[in-house]
Amino acid sequence: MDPRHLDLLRELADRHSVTAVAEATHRTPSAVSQQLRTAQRDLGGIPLVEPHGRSVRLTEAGKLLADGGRDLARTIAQVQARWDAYLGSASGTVRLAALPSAAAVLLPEVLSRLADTAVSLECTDVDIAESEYPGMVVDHDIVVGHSFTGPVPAGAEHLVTAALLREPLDIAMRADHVLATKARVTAQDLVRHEWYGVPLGYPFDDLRIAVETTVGTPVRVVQRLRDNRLIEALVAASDRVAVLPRYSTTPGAGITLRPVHGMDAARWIVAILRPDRAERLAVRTVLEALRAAGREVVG
Amino acid sequence: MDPRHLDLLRELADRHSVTAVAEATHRTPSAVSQQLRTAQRDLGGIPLVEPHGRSVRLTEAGKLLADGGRDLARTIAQVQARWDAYLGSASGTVRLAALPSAAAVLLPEVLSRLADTAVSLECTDVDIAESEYPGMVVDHDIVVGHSFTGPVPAGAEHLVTAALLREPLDIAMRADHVLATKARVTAQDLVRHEWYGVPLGYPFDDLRIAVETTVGTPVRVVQRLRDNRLIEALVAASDRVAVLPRYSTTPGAGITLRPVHGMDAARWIVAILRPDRAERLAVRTVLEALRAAGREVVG
DNA sequence: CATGTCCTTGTAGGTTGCCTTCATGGATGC
DNA sequence: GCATCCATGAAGGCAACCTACAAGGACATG
Repeated sequence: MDPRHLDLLRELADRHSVTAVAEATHRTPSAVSQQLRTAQRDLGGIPLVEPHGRSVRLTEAGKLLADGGRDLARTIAQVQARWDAYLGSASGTVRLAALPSAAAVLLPEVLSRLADTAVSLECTDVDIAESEYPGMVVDHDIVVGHSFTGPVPAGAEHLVTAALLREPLDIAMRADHVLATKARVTAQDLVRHEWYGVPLGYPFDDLRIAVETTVGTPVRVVQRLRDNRLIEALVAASDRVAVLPRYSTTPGAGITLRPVHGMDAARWIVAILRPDRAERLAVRTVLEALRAAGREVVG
Repeated sequence: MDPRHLDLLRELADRHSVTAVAEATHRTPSAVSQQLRTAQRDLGGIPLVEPHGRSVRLTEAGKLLADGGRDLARTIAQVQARWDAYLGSASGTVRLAALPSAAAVLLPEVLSRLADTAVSLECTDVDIAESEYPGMVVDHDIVVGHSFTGPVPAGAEHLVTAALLREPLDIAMRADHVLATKARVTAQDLVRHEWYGVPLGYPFDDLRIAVETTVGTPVRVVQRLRDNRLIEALVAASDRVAVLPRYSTTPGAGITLRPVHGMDAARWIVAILRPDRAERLAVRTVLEALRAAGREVVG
């Protein structure tokens, strides 16, 4: 029961291919393949992987040992955490992947909070679908994304999750827009104006659908775009409105945000982590900074 | 945080010397010393061991990591246990160290129960003081000893313990001894006869002291011997009495046992195990056989 | 106080295990 | 059917680990 073998199977369970494991561990596929063979031999010759298409997949036996590899990774991470605590300071590099709009809100505060620690943050911005976030934890210590269903995104059941921020979705308009005089706009107001929307199926679009359902009339979506900064610029230069998240939208750039009366649309900015990675003191430090930054934004 | 380094420190915490670790792991002391050095380097140069007499001992930092090594060993043992369960059968060798008198009572039943399993039992008989039993778990999976203070022997606080049997201490006498006609003997009866005792300080001697305290008269101890078989033989060939454990004493060899009225002296036959070793399916199988054998003896 | 023993540690050198390179073969998609 | 992707195998290099040997410090014993 060699820890290295368990770790190899854990990686293979996460990455689904010998080549991917090889890249992640800075080895050649051949080396990984050989290690797999010796692992199989040492463990009594029970097949641990089986061909699947042109790749491989774990057998039941392999999955069982991969689970053991997860336990092992977690235990080692706990020891590491106690060791870091003993040394008195969190240290090391934390790899963070974050949704750009969430990062824009949280990261400045996070970085200033980490400035006087030995933790170095290696940040990547990723713009992918909600369902893909759990897959990102394989290569990053913390993944910050958004969830429209609740504080725990889909597919993160076996992961550690932390809700950082609940960000309401508002209606953005030009600062001198006719609706800007009201504290909150109604669904009725909104069907009278043209919209900049997002592609069909994007979560922001749910608010448009809710407005249409309430009024019974479709709204006029003149463009379907993805980038919020672009939408801001267009909104600022027209009479059209758009759905934009409250805290991520640049204030004072000719844009005004107004909540929709009677609607409680919001997105959750959440962090998700692998259980073993969540044990590391440096990771917990960054996570705490993210939480604090979230509180700062709301308060 | 290399598992090998943690394991090394765990061994060192258990065995207290580089040489002992080297013997246990089939290496030379030089190899162990070098591994220690690289472990120290990899972990940031914090001293993990310090000279102590002509040996070494762990620093606080070293102890912390050794504890981590224990956690690690336990996690790996849990994985091994699940693996064994998946394969459907406990297998492997279990190293058992047992007090001879306890082994004589339990082992026949244990071996017959294990006969149709793939578990092989490697048994050693050891005759040492109660306080030394916990030290034996370093080299054996299960240590069976006795405890006179209760079902958990001293020094076994961080170990897994299992009470197998509570064995009353009786008075042994020739089968046609004058006291053999009574169902139980009294302290008064006993001071009238000569005794074969055990060396001063041995636990069996507590019963003699209790008898003397009750009556107020010292008993006449004519010999102080250790081996129960020898005492049996002498008792069978004389009018003298001796303290012997109830189940460990050969029945029908011209010897009769009688309890002492009003006294509840007994020894506990207990098994003690290291937490990580206790996870192994084969070990648990043997432990269960020991428990069953204990119940068999009482029932 | 000298001597012997026990333990650790360092150096030099050998061996083993792991990895890379290169080549082969199967599965998939165009 | 061809190109591509992926896994696997054989051969060889290299580094890590270990053994052998020697030296030095601590303790017990005469």
